[in-house]
Amino acid sequence: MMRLIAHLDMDAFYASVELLRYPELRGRVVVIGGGRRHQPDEAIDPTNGRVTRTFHTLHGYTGRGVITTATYEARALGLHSAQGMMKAAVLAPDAILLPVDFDAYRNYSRLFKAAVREIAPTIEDRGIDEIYIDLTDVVGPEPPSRPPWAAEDGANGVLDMTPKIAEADEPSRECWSRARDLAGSLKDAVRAATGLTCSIAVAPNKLLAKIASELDKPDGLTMLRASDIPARIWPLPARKINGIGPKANVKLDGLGIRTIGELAAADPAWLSEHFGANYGAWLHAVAHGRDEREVVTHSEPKSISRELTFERDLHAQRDREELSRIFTDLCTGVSEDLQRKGYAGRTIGLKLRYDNFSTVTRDQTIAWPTQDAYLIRRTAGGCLKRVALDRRIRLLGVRVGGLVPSDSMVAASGSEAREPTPSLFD
DNA sequence: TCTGGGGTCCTAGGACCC
DNA sequence: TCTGGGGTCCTAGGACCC
Repeated sequence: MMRLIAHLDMDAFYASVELLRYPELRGRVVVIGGGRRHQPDEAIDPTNGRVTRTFHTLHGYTGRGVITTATYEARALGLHSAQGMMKAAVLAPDAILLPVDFDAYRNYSRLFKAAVREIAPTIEDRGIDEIYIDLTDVVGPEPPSRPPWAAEDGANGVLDMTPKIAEADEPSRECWSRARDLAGSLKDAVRAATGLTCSIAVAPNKLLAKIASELDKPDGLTMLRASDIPARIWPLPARKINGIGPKANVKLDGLGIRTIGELAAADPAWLSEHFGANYGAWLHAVAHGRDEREVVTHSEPKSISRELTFERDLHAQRDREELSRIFTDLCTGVSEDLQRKGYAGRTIGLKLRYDNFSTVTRDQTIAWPTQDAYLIRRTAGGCLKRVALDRRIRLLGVRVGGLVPSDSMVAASGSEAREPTPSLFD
């Protein structure tokens, strides 16, 4: 069944929201990230009553923050998301640094999604700044189709009976043109609702739409047919495929495969030998642009977690009190998140990252789902007793999985006596 | 100059049950 | 009293995504 799937991606989302707030920064090198300490200083000029803002720059930044989003001007200097800000400060010390304001971004996220939903209701959330949209039903049915072989009889009147599979698989010119107009309307609606630009691609499936939405960024509109795959998709690096990450990319590179086209040409059996049957078959399929995944309009969370990277690595004994306080705060935070969102879970997990960046996890499943901070703390505390504490620690995390809606929960807690908070890290 | 925080999914072994 | 074979749950780690 032929589908028309769009991928919509907001352009440099967090940074663009900040530029709405601070229009004077438009055109400047700006990065978003780090802690809360980089709020611009505001002063009122007594002579004219105007607000002057002084922004922090990356110059002299110390800490473990990473860039969440960089403006396009910043990207041109080599700054990018997930980059450590210490490193970014070396590349661009004069870059303006703004703190992350998730509440504001969530707000704009709701606005753009609502605007899209007005036009095309079948949307799949892929985080705060992107969505998939199934346009198939919005674009409407194909015009009454002629049998593909009856399209053009030869001048001599001989009927060509060769089935034209490839063409029959493609949308008609009418549908394609309606889909393009629709994508344009979606961009207009998003801009009207938020003042922000986005990039959209329309393609036969999610995989191709996702790749294609990057082709014309920012403020792009890309239409991609299956027949465009060899010319427009195959020359791209394999890493552009959603699901080929850094590790798989290095491995592919070592095997001499750099582009999606080279991946498409690889023998599927050979791919399976190197990557396992599942991933190998998947690599082969996606390189040929095949993807049957539906646009999923509703999903339930599987886990809720909180974690914190410390400003400095902490020692299990010497920093026991601080660790214990952070640990309790994380458990309290997870508990509050569970209650606010209406979930409880049975599997309590602990995550610990050592100073050498190696990470361990421990989890324990309890008899009944909980959202209780104390029970989470006690269970995660038990997990902590099962990990080595002979190295400094840089990150601590707490997770609750196996979620069920809390209104479906049998009330089980409350009768338990509250012991004093167990002593940990000793 | 070491690398955030929130998630999902997959793999693989062992327990346990039928 | 030589060990089959599913199915499901639990646990740990890791890749990947936004």
